[in-house]
Amino acid sequence: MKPEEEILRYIAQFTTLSQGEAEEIVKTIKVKAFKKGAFLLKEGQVAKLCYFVLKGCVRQYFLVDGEERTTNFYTEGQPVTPYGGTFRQEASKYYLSCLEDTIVTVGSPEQEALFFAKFPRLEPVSRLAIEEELGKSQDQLSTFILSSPEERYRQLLATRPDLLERVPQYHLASYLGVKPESLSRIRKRITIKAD
Amino acid sequence: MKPEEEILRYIAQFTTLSQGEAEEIVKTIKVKAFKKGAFLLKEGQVAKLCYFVLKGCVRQYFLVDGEERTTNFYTEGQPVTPYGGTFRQEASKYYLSCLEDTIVTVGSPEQEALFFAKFPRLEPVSRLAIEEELGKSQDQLSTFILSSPEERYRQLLATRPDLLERVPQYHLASYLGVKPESLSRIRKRITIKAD
DNA sequence: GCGCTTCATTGACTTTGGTTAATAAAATCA
DNA sequence: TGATTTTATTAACCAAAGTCAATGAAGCGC
Repeated sequence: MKPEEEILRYIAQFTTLSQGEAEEIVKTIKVKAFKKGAFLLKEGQVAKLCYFVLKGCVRQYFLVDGEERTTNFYTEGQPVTPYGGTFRQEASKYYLSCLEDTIVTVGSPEQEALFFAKFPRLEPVSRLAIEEELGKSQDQLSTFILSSPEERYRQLLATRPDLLERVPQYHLASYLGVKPESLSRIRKRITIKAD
Repeated sequence: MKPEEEILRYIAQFTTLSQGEAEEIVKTIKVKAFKKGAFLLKEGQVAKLCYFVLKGCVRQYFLVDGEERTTNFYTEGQPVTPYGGTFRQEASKYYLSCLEDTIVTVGSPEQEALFFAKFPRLEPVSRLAIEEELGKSQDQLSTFILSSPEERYRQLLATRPDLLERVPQYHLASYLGVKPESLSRIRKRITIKAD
C-alpha cells in the first residue's frame, strides 16, 4: 500500500468513495516527510495546519516546569488536530515532535475550503469524522482518568500494543501519568502476576 | 433569559446570527424537560439523539464491576454528544442521568439534516463547534491525567465551582477518579493549608 | 417532626506511586 | 568495536490514595 492510500482507508470508514473521488483525493492532498526529531509544531506557534499520519509516529506533549508531559501519540491512520487548529488562532501550548521518520498529509484551512468546494458531499462526512474523534477522545478521557496507572497500562497494552514496541518507555510513562520508575514497577508486578 | 436563548449564546461563540436566523432557530429546536433522576440514555441503548442543556445538570457515567464511574457533568450551555451519537449506531456504555430537573434541546440526525438544509451556512460552523469540543476534551485529558487528585480538585474548584454546590461529593469524587474518603481528606488538607 | 436512609467524615492499616540515588542495559556514534 | 550517552531497573524511604469499619451529619419520605 502506498502511504497516500492510508488516508483513503480512513475516509472509507465514514463513506464510500467513488473511484474518481479517490483518485482526485490522492492527487489533491499534500504529502510531507519529516525526519525523526523534527517538529510539526512548537509551543507558542499558532497551529495553522492539520495533519494526517501516513507513516511514522508523532508525539504530542507540553511543558510543565520544564518537564515534558506527553498527551498523545499519533501513528498511521490517525488525524492530528492540534487544538485551535482551524478556529481559534491561538498560540499552542503543545509540541508535535516526530519519534520516527514520519510522512504526513498537510492541510490548511484554505486547502480545506478548496477541497470541500470540489467535494461538497464530503463536508458533512468530515463532520462525522470529527464527531467520531470527539467520541474517541471522550472515551479515552473516561477510561484513562478513572483508572489506576496499572489499569491504564493494561488498557494501552490491549488497545495500542504497537506503541510499546516503538515508543521509549519513559514517554509511555509520561503518557500514562506516572514516573518511569513506576511504570517499571507496574510492568514487573504484571509479569509476576502472569505466572 | 428564556432557557431557549441559552443555545443562541452558544452558537454566538462561533458565528454571528442574523435576527431572522436566531428566531428561526429558536422556533425550530425541540425542547424537552426531564425530572430529577430521569435518564436521557441508558447503557445498551443506541444513542440516537443529541442534547444541549438549557437548564439543570446531567451526569454521564458508566459501570465497572457494578460501580458507577462518572465521566462528565453537563450543565447550562453545554452540548451533550454521546459517543456514537450520530454516526456509529452502537450500544452505548454510558448512562445519562439528570441530577436535577433538567431542560434540554433534543436533536435527531433527521432534524439535523433538515436544520442544515434550512441553514446551510451553519454546517461548517457546526464543524468548528465540534472541533472546539474535541480540543477541550483533549485539553481536559492532558490536564487531568497529568495532575494529582488534589490538583484536579483545585482545577475543578477554579473552573466549575458551581458543580461543588450542586453535585453530591461522592459523584465529584468518582469524577476526579478517587474514592469519596479521599476527596474528603483532600478537602481537609486544603482547608488546613489555607489557614 | 421523626425516623430512616443516604452521604460525609474520621481513624487504622495496606498498597501504590513519588523521590533520590545507584546500577544495569541498550542505543548511539565516532 | 569501544566509549559515551541515554534509557530501564532496582532499592530505600516518604507521601498519598485505597480499604475497611465506625461515627456524624444531612436529606427525604411519611
